[in-house]
Amino acid sequence: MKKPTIQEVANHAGVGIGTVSRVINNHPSVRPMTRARVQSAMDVLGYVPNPHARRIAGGRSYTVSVILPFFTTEFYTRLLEGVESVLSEQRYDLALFPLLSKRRLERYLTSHTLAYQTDGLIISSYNLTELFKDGRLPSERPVVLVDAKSPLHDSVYLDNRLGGRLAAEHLLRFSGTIFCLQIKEELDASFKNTVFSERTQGFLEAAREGGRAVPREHRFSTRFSTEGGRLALQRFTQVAKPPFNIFAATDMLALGVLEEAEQLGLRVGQDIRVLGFDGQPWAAAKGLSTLAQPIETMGARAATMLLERIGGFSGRARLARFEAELIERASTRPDPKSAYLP
Amino acid sequence: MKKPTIQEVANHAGVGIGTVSRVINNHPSVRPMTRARVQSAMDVLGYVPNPHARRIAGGRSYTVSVILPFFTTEFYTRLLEGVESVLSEQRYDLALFPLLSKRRLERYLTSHTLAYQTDGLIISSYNLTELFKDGRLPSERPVVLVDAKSPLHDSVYLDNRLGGRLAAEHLLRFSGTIFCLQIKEELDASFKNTVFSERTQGFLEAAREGGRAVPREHRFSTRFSTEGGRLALQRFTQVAKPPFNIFAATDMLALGVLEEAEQLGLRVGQDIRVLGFDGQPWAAAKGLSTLAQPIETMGARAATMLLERIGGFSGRARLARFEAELIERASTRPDPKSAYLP
DNA sequence: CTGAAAGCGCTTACAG
DNA sequence: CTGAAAGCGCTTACAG
Repeated sequence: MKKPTIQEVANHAGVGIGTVSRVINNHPSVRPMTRARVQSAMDVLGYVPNPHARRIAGGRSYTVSVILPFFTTEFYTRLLEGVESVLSEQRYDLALFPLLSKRRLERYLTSHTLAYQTDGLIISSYNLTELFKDGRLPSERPVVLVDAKSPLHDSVYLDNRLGGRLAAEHLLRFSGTIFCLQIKEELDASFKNTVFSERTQGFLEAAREGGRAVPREHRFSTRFSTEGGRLALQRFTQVAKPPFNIFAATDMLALGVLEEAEQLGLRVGQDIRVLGFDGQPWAAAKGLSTLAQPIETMGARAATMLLERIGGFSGRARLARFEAELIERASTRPDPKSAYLP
Repeated sequence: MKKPTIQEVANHAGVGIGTVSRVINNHPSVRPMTRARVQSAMDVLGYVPNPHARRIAGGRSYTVSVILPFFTTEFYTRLLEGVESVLSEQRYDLALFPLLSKRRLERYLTSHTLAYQTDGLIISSYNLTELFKDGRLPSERPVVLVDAKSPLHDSVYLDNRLGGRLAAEHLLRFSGTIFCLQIKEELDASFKNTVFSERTQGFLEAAREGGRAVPREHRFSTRFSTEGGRLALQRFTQVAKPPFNIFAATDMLALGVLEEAEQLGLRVGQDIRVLGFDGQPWAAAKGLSTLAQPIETMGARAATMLLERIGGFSGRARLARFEAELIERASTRPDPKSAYLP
């Protein structure tokens, strides 16, 4: 009934507890035979190391905090997937802190229990410059930012502006009207996420440069939701005639456009072309073209950088920049019969 | 630089470490004077107990897991607020596990580190009967369900059907057409959340009984989003003339209705009446009438029940039922000049 | 490569 | 009411 301890494993394997510890932690200097004996003892007893004991003996928490908006997007799920993949490899745990307000963030950071519990932080989608006057976290622990940049902390981010430009480059090859579907800015600057506006800025910029500037009435702003995409397409059909070429700042909006297109009887790929952003897993099944972000990779990179800091690395702040990649699918397949500029 | 330990506090206060421990844990048998001395020593040194040491010495994690959907609603924020309020009082921590898939739930529950790390679970919005064949969690730890019921586990829930009936009772007093705005069911049954459909069922039921059955074309289903409410009102204006009396299964949808009403120039309270559900904090500022859930209280109750179980209580599964309360605001204020049935 | 031992910072009976 | 001591289950030098 009671959980077996390292001592029992040691007895069972006929070794000292130090050796068992080495096996658990993959220490190189253990003879293969000894390792095997210990391993089998652990299996037989169903031994699982007690993380709390490890934490006080080791003098650290072996835990990393991840602070992110409490916001439904697959972005965060995938990011965590990436983070966890490298963390678990290093026997590190992850403590999640979804945020809803700045007040709550401050509570997290000053909370003493928390201060004790984690060795470092990954902060996603928050701009520290806006959150704290000096752009520095009130904490001595190492920090890595994701989807945000800071001269003081390691940062992992996607070049969203470039992504937007790539989107324009792709859509501009089609004839018809160009539309831009963007995410409405939040009012609270502390929580303003600029990734979406960077995408649309890049897009609008490149469209203009390409001689197909997008007028105000061909833009639509909405909150993050599928229904926002539906509303947008309704509006677009009121101000122009097909073919429509729509860039959506995120796949979710693009999905709404596709849904509404079906509702309205518009033929995707001919009457209407839709290009999303994010490269969500479900986009493939929907035939949605999209600018894919390597989200899992970005998460893994963030975790790696943080672990390096925790391990003692103290070089200056590093910037890890990633690029979105265009994935062409049915929603923007060139129509052989229509004008297509290669 | 280094964090002070209980030993240093004891030295500073001129007492034994046992006494310091008693003070930290609010043990009654400490003389007030001693307690004060220890307290001031802790303050001076900036002492914060090391939770990991406590965990191995105490033989438990002093942590509770909360498993919930990774879904943006203030419901969960408020629920956690309630949970945390009682947890922190008992010096318990909270570990958050937002779920996106069943696979992930299983990983959580079988993960050995997790098994070690928490003393009990609060599971919100998941029906265990659907998740596990025998309706029982594959775990020996105590479990409390929120927004779900089970004959095997303590459950905390709101009577949503009753709430829907109260909504109908309120709206039926107005003349005009009755509409029902509901949340689309998810396809994956494991993650089906029935709270919204219970609300609309109660509503439709009571409307029918009141002689004002709501036909299909006066209902609208959408995903959870403000824009869904906008789409709905657009639809409603196509099939009927004001005054509209709209029940929205959740405040967020009601907000979209209000936004679109303004867009369309409909006068709230006269041309259109809107009644939400949830009682979100921002509803007051919007003048939105709503059926308020005592969410924080429900969270606190769940935490209390769980702590009782962790403390050894082993009576049979308990059911804590809550009721929604109608809050009348401008969005359904009776118009003195129009027909109002009291 | 491996074992015995010290130590991590607490809680908890056990005496007094 | 309070102190000294054992013990929680690990990690980590330190010898060998």
